[in-house]
Amino acid sequence: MPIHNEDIAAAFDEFADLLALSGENQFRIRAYRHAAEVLRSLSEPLSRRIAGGFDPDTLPGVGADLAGKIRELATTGRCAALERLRATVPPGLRELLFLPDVGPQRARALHEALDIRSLEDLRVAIEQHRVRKVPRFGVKLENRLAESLATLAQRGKRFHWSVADRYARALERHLASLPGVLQVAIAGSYRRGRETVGDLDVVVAAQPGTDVDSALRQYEETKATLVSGPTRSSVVLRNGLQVDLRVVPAASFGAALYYFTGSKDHNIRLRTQAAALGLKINEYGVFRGSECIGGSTEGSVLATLGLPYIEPELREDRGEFEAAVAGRLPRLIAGVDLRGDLHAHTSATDGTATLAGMARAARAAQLRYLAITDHSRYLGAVHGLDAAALAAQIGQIDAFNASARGITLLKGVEVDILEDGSLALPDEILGRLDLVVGAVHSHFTLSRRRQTERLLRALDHGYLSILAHPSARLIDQREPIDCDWPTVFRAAAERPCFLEINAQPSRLDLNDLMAREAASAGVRFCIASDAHGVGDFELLAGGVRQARRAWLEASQVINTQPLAQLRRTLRRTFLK
DNA sequence: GCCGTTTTCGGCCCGACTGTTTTCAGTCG
Repeated sequence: MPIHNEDIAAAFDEFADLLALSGENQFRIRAYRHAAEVLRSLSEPLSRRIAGGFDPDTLPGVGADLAGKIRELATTGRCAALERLRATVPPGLRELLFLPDVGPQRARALHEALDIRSLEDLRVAIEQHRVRKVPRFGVKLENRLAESLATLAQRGKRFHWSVADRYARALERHLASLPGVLQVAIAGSYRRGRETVGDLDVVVAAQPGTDVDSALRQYEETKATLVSGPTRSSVVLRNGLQVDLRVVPAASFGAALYYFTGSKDHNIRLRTQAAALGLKINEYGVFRGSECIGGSTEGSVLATLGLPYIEPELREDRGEFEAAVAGRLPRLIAGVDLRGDLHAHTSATDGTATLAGMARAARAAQLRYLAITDHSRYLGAVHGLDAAALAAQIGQIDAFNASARGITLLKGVEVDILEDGSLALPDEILGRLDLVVGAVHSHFTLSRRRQTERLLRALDHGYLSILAHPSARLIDQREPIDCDWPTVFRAAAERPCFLEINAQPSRLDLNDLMAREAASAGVRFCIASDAHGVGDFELLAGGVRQARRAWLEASQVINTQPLAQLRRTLRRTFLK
């Protein structure tokens, strides 16, 4: 049973919860939580790195003690200290922390006053109205807890970025139309471009006395109010998405936007660095004593620390401060850098539009070239193309290009990578194409060794140009395939093979961490829509967001190249 | 438990809202 980084991170989170329930020093608790976050940000399995001699003590936030626990967990899957700690806390007590309004202090109070040891105990105690009698509890809190218990299933749900986006834009328009509102921005993980969004963090600059709180609570999509105040409110929308609002004066907008964009770890680093310079940063500005020396814009906040602007997608405490100090922040790719799209389907397979229709839509989306990459026959779920049907499509594309204006179609295919790593179409037909996009659509659960061999063989094929949605994960639906990614990345980097960042909202594959690791191995990428209809080219923006989170620059993405250069880039190792 | 351009010891980001209280602890972001 392999030990994943997530397993170790989860053990540290449990450590933190149990220490909190034991009344431990909060900074000791934070050390465990911080280390858990650091472990989650690693893409390569620690257990293997440790087997290769890597010392976890060199990870940020990991000292001798936690390094020892990491080693123990990575090699044995267990941690003696954690097991000892478990024995001192009732096993069900931790689940109380999953409830809103219940932290370690209240969980302990409930345990000590009423001997509550689980959510079920709590439910019974609430029914008997015993909770309201616990010191510093009361009727209102008891009612809130009853409500939370009833809706516990809702908690922790995250939304695809694209779903959150629809609600974000509508809410932004609603608030911006309010008299007295000067600026509105959606911050948080939405602004950092995370693939899923837990809630919408809204920052509003308004003239004094503007009642933004009421405007939010009376918004047509608002279902319930959680918190209400003149500068801070929280509501839940009808679809379950929580909205947290912050209202500040115009002079504080940049500081508030910075604060609410996060991430939390990034902000803690920022404020710690400010403190070292004798400055204090909060959501109202940067202060030296009582004097405000920055805060109207995000740039003014960073400038007080002598730092250049840090793009929101980088603010995860993954080295962006060190890069900023060293003047090595990347010039992140932008949507306008994309000149074409290298993965799209038509009604010849599972798309909804004709070849000409897709071309028109791509041109309208300002693309200069579009690769038509319908499925090969192997994929059972759709009517894939066999060699003859693909040959017919090649003829259609040649005819289209002969008469088209403003866009060039590239001849391609999305060919299945079979279980053994061979491709599902013969070389004769693949050799007539401008590019071959290979993808895994089956046998997702092969062992790491066999899955790795499969991808390496596909990369070695000679005609394969692009490995599409490499991990094959579907967000919240299907785990990524198990594979020795560093080896695959090295192989791709050594060949004229490129890895896709697939922009479909449920894929976004490669993800940010994997793409960043691949880039450091020398891999180059394409950002592709995998369009199945004429409206899908706008999805490319999501692929660009993911690429930005991976610190990618335009030069690392081949479909930023003009067509002639792209054709040279795609030249194969095997001549046609 | 971690960490060092004040520090190997003594710090560790900062503020709003709620409920239970009559001044503040707890939670959350």
